[in-house]
Amino acid sequence: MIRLAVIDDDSGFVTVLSKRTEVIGWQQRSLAGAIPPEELVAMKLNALVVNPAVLGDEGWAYLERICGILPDLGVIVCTERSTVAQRVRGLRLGVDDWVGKPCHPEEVIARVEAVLRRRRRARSKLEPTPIVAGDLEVRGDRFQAFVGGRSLDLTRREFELLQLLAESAGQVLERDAIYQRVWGYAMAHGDRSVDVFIRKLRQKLEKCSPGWSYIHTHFGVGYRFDPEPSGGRAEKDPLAGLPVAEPDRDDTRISAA
Amino acid sequence: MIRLAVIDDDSGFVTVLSKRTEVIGWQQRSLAGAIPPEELVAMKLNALVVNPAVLGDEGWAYLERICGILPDLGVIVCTERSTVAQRVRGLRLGVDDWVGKPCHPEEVIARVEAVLRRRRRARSKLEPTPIVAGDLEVRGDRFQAFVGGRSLDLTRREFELLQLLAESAGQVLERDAIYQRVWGYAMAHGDRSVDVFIRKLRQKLEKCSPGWSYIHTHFGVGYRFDPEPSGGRAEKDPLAGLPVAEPDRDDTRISAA
DNA sequence: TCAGCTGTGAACAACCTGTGAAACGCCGCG
DNA sequence: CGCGGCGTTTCACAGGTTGTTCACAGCTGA
Repeated sequence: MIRLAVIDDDSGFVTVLSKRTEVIGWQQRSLAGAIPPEELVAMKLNALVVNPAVLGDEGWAYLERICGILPDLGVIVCTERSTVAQRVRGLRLGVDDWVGKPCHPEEVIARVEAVLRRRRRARSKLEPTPIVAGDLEVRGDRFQAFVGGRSLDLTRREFELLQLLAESAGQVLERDAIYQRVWGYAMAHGDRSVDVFIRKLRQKLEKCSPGWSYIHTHFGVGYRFDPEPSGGRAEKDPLAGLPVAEPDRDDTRISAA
Repeated sequence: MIRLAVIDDDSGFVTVLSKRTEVIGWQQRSLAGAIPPEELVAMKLNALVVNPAVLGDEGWAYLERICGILPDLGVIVCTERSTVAQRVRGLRLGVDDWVGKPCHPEEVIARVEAVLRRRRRARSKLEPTPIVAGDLEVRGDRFQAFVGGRSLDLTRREFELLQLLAESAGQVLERDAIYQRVWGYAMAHGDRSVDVFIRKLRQKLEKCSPGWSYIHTHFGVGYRFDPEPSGGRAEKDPLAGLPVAEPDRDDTRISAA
């Protein structure tokens, strides 16, 4: 299933397109104009069809920002008239495809698919769906994580949180960003949900895979996923002891199944 | 550098395109018609621009086979007339983009780039270029600085301060400016917070990377980040001597053992 | 030499996180 | 319709970490 947003004021085009996308089971959202990038993030879109004419003068800057913030979002421009220079500029900015109007909805759909297919290929090469880290196996296809074949019995939110962390293994994620991407909207000040779910995850992880510590707290910042064999002792040893020749990039091992 | 092949009998288009690609440093190969897929594989192409008109009746089957064998190859169709149905079919088959002729070579190039962008962006996303200075490595994705792989164990504020300094290495930053950018609001008169954090940073830097002096005081002005091998004793502030017209950043490479 | 600036150490308040438990909303079931 | 089970959110508290402030000593430059 594909989540698509359309920014255009051409109501005929939008409705015809949405009829078609509905038939093939896509989720489509229609927007009147530019909306804050954070909201776009929250919508968890796969692709965006946009008519730059409705974006106003700042259209290009806006699109550039979007493409920068959401490198995984497929962006298809669909507009009336355009010059070669405009098209070239747009494509260089980060737009994935450019269709001229009038255009057939079916072609737009095919182009969206082509753009997303390309992206999936690129991603699937880097992240073959099951992520393996430490004793853990996070399987997006089952909405579950496993240790030695046994399910951790995660709820939906727990799983999404773990998946997000595991995908960005090694880097510190701030609470706001986590909340934004898992819950889908901005975190209210003082919300402790993330912390609570981190605890639940840690409990289940500890229960099914003792001997490993997966989620590390970064005080005042957020959390970092990094499987470490917490071999019982000598865990918090910043520098007193040994050089701990951390092999540079500690690669969360990703195994192609 | 991009390796591109063009299958078209429109010699004018091909030569104009090849002139342009040559300028920007791409390797272009022109083919008269369909060639065995194995040969295409051997050419290690990044992208293929093809006019299906020269492929004959088996054109679609050929393209489908190509797309199947070489999922990493970007395929751009460039043809005279086409119907919506043809374009949709082509895009569904695995073609990445479709341009109508006549078309400007610059647009073709921009579209090839757009098609190939995903892969390399996904790759570059994994290496968000940490700042390297002296023995030090400042990694924004971890909110930490490292020396030889060992963390300095910086707090959030310490890290943000160090990051700011390291980003603007070489130039003197005034306290007001530092406070403004790290704390986010104007510094109250007489606030010593910056000084205190500079001290904390110097302590941790000295502990983890002796032999280097990173942060220099400019009396009455502010601080300047500039890694210098403080060769043991003689460090009576060499700035009396010369403005240190350092050519660039001499990045002592950090190699994790 | 002096006034002003900076380094230093320590004390304190503010803030952050871990944790347990209660409250809430949503379903399916009797 | 009420009832329990489940998952999520909120709350309050404890303990630890961090940020801020202060006083004093040392240093700088005129």
